[in-house]
Amino acid sequence: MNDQQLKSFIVAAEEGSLSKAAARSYVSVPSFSQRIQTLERELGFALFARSAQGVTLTPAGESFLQTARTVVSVYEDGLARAVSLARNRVRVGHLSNEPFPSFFPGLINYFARSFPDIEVVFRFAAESTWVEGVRDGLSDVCFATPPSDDATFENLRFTHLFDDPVYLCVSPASPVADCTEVGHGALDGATVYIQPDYRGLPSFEALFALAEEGATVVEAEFSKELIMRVVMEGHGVIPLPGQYFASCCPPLAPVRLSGDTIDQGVIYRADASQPVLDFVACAERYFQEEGSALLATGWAR
Amino acid sequence: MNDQQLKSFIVAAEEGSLSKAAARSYVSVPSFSQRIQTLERELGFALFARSAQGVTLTPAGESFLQTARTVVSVYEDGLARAVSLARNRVRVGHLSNEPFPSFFPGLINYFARSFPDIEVVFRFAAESTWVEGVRDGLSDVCFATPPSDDATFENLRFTHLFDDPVYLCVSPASPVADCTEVGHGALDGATVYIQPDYRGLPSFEALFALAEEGATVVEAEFSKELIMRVVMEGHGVIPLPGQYFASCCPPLAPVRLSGDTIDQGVIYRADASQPVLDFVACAERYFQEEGSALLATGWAR
DNA sequence: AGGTTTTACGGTAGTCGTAACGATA
DNA sequence: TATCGTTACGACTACCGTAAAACCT
Repeated sequence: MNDQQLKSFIVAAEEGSLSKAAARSYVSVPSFSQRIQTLERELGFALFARSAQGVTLTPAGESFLQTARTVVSVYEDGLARAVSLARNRVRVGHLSNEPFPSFFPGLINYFARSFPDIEVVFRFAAESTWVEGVRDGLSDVCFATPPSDDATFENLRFTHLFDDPVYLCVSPASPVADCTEVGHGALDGATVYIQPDYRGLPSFEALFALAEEGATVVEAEFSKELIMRVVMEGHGVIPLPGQYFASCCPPLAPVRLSGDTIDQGVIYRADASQPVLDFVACAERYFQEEGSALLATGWAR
Repeated sequence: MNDQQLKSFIVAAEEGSLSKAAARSYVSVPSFSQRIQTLERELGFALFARSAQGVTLTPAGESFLQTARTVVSVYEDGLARAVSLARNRVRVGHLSNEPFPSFFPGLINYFARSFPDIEVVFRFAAESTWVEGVRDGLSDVCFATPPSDDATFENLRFTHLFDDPVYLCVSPASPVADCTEVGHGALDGATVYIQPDYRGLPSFEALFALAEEGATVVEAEFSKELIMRVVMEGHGVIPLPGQYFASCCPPLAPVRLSGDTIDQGVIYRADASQPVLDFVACAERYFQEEGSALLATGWAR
């Protein structure tokens, strides 16, 4: 068994054809056929039934396909983890469909100055939450609010970095657009779009409760399109943590929503490597030194 | 990556020495060294730090060792599962430290006559319960009582085979040794050894409750040594399902404990292959046709 | 005829074992 | 000096690509 055989087998099973799989793998058809034959000989049973239309999995092949997929993914994840250990690498996990928090560039620069030999890599992926990627060893750290449930937080640590104020995404035509700070009362009668993930955050609890006071609360996924609709068409209001407000809404003036701030920090494994601990400590220092200055001058702009 | 490299790496890590690992793998030292070097070159980082005393894992190597172990075990388990599918094989799981139920030989013969092309393989292993081996795909079927918790029984099926009477293992010197059947009252004041696994079985609930009526109830692992002590030294009584009584206690006369019988059957995966379903159906038929005869003539002997 | 998989064959690259070498206690 | 890991080299095996064959629709 080797990884080439397993990957070839997976591709062949997906394509249902050795010639198509060979083309996708950039090798000649006979060589590809030989790989499968060698694998079958080593395993001791046929993976495919051949025909002039292509190949179809045997029952045993179907079972072994699951195994091959698991082996390949375990191997590749483990390899990435080991490489990041060997190379003094910190893998920062981030969801591919969300914007970059506005403090990323400054923090990365600060860290690079302090630890020039440690490499920072961003890992964009589609886990349902960043925390899962860290828990499963796919990333080393992620930026998040402290987790509410203890189950997924097993063997993970949270370090507080800063308290993030909440800003409102509103149309420039809105009467509150010129205010620098408003209270919850300003949202009476408005339509408020809230990211479902924010349920459970103390500073958003009051917002979800607005529904009982005349406001229309809509749970909607965070997206550029939604923000543009709100801004351009004046449909409603989107409350956002300051870090996201800055990267999402550059043309808008920041309207601070008074009330609680959001506890923002980093999540990492309890058995994290030294570079990861260095990264966390450095991030903590960065926000202690410059965080308040960033907040005061309005990093939300 | 190939399995030979991974296994070599695991052996080297276990031995802490390339020469010892090479000897254990029956290859020359240079070849073995080359395998590790090739693997390290492919991975892109060093697995070991070398010295004149041997080799020690680097941090990255330590991380990759876990990956290698997982990959090898996933691969080998998956291979066994696929092979059993390809070869019309039914793998019967059985704990290596427990005796064979007395009906095994008869059932296997019956099945072999009905399905001569299906191979039956016994898998002896040390899962904490047989059910886990079936759930994880390491075995296809196991003989057991119906599971009490639904959590581990997800995607598993249970088929009833027979109702097993409970027999007592007692010293021949005991006053009840000559009885063919006794009630629970005969156990007053006696020391009763019960397998902890039997907790939860309806027919054993009353036995565990005996502790409140003057009997001494000891939870003890089922073993030949325990049975011999009880038999030879007259320490107490061991209630056993009939199938185990016969294989454990050949010199003893069966003393039937009146009361409930034990629901015995087979456990197998909901997505079991045809040979496994054949095996289950055949076992069901076997006990319908011959089970009552076995019971009547005292298979406990 | 156009698609599929397979066999045949020469060249390249990898793997093994023996022998010799370098490093360390 | 004894033990450990590495390098050097010849023999063997495995893999790849080209060319040609066998097969089905």
